[in-house]
Amino acid sequence: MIPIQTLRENPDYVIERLKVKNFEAKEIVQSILSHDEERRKTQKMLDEKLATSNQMAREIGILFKQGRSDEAQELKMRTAQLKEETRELSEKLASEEKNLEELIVRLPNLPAEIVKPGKSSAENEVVLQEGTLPSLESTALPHWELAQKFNLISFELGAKVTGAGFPFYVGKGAKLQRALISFFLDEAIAAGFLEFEPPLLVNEDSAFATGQLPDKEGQMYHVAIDNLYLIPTAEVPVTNLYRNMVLKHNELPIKLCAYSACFRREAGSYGKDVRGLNRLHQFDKVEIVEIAHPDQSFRVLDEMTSHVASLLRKLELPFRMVRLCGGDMSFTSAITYDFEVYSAAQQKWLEVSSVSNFTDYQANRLKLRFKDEEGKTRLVHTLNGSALALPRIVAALLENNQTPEGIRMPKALVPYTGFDLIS
RNA sequence: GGAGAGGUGGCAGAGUGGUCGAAUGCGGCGGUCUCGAAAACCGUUGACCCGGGCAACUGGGUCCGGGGGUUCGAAUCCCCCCCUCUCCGCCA
Repeated sequence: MIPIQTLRENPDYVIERLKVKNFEAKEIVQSILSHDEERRKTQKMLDEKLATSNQMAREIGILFKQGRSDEAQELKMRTAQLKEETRELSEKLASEEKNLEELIVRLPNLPAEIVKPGKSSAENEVVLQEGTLPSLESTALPHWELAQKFNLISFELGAKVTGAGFPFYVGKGAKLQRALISFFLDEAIAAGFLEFEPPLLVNEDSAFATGQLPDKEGQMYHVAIDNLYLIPTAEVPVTNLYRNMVLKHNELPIKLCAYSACFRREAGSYGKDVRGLNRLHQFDKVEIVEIAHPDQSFRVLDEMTSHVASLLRKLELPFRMVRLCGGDMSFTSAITYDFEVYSAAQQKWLEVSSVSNFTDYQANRLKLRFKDEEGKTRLVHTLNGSALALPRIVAALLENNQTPEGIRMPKALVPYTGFDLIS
C-alpha cells in the first residue's frame, strides 16, 4: 500500500509515476483524496462527541460517589441522545475507512525514477551480460530428454502420483537438488544472511501482509479445513516474521535467508514454455530477504544483485541481468532486476532470479517500522530476491554442460554433489 | 482428540465496574558520580488516528488477543472466535 501521506502530499507525482506502469491512477487518486477528507471530517465530529460523553461519564461517577444520585440520574438521561449520535458516526467512520482502504490497495507501488516505461518484457533493458553462450552439437538434447536419459528426474511418475508439475528427482538428480540448496544457503550465510527454515503453510493474515491476498488468491494452494495457504515463496513466512514491529535504526539492515519448497498453482499456463522444468507447481528455492533503512535500500539492492551474479559466476553459467520496464514489473515492486541464464538446447533465456526493492509499499501493509536517529517512527524498506530458484538452474546446467562423456558439474558444486560427472 | 490454566506496555507481572494507558520490577534512554566503566542514585520511557504549531511540543480520540454485547462508564461483567501453556491420548 502506498502510504496515505504520500498521496496527500504528492497526488500528481503518484499519477505521473504510475503511468510508467501503464496504470491510469487519476480517478482512484481523486476518489481517495475525497474519501480521505470525508473520513477526517467524520472522525473530528466523532471525537468531539466522544470527548463530551467521556466528560459526562466522569461527572456521573463523581456525583454518585458524592451521593447526589438525583443529579446523576438527570445527567444519565442526557447521554442517551449522544450515545445514538456516536453510534451512527462510528459506523460511518468504519465504513469510510473500509472504502478508503479498498481504493488504496488498488494502487500499485510507484516505480523508482530509473525505471523506464514499457508494455512488456520486450522493453526490458539488459544491464549486464556475462559468459559465452555455448554452441552445442546439433545432437544436443533439451533438459527433459537428458533427465530421462540419465534417470535424474521423472515427470511421468510425478504425474502419476500427484499431477503434472510435481516431478520426482531421482539418484544423482535428487543429490543435485540437495547440493544446490546447500551451496546457495552456504553462500548466503557467508554473505551475512541469517538462515531460517520456515513453515511451508501460512495463515490468512500472513498471506495478506505480503500481498498474496486478496488479489492473487488463485495462485496459491489453499488447505480449506484449516484455512492455511501453501507458500508460493519463502518470502511470505520470512517477511512476516517482522509483521507489526517497530525496530531500532541500529538493528538495520536485517538480512534473512531461507530454503523452502514453493507451491504455485499457475492457473492458465500451457505449451512449450511449461515443458520439463520450465514451470512447476512445486519447486525448490533459496530466498534472500532484507529489511533496510529507507536511505540505504537502493545500495542494498545493488548488494543483493551482486550476490546473485556471484552465484551464477560460480556455477559457470552464462547469464544476463535485466532491469524490468514499468509494464513488466510486479504490482508491489518499485524496481526489479531479473537474472536469466541461457539455455543452450532450448536457445532461450530462462529467468532464474528476480530481485526487487519494494520500498515502503510492503512495509506499510506489514506495519513494519523503525525508530530513526531522531526518534521518529518511519516505515522501513523491504527487499527480496531469489538466490536462487533451482529448476531452471538445473535445466541450464544439464543442457549447457552436456558432453559426449556425460554432464559435467561446475567446480564449485563438486564438494556438494560428490561427483563431477553425470554419466 | 479429552481435561485444565491463561492471553495486560520491549520483557516479567499487578490490577475484578469510575480519577487506569494502566502499580512494580527488568530492560532502554538521559544525567550525577568516575580518568573511563561497573555499581549506586535521580529523571525519563508505548502505538495509532484527527487537530494546532516551522519546531520542541500540545489539545482530543482509539488501543489491555480479535469481534460483538451489557452499562452513564469496561482491562475488569456476558457471548462468540483465535492463540498459548500444562496433563492425558495418538504420533515422525
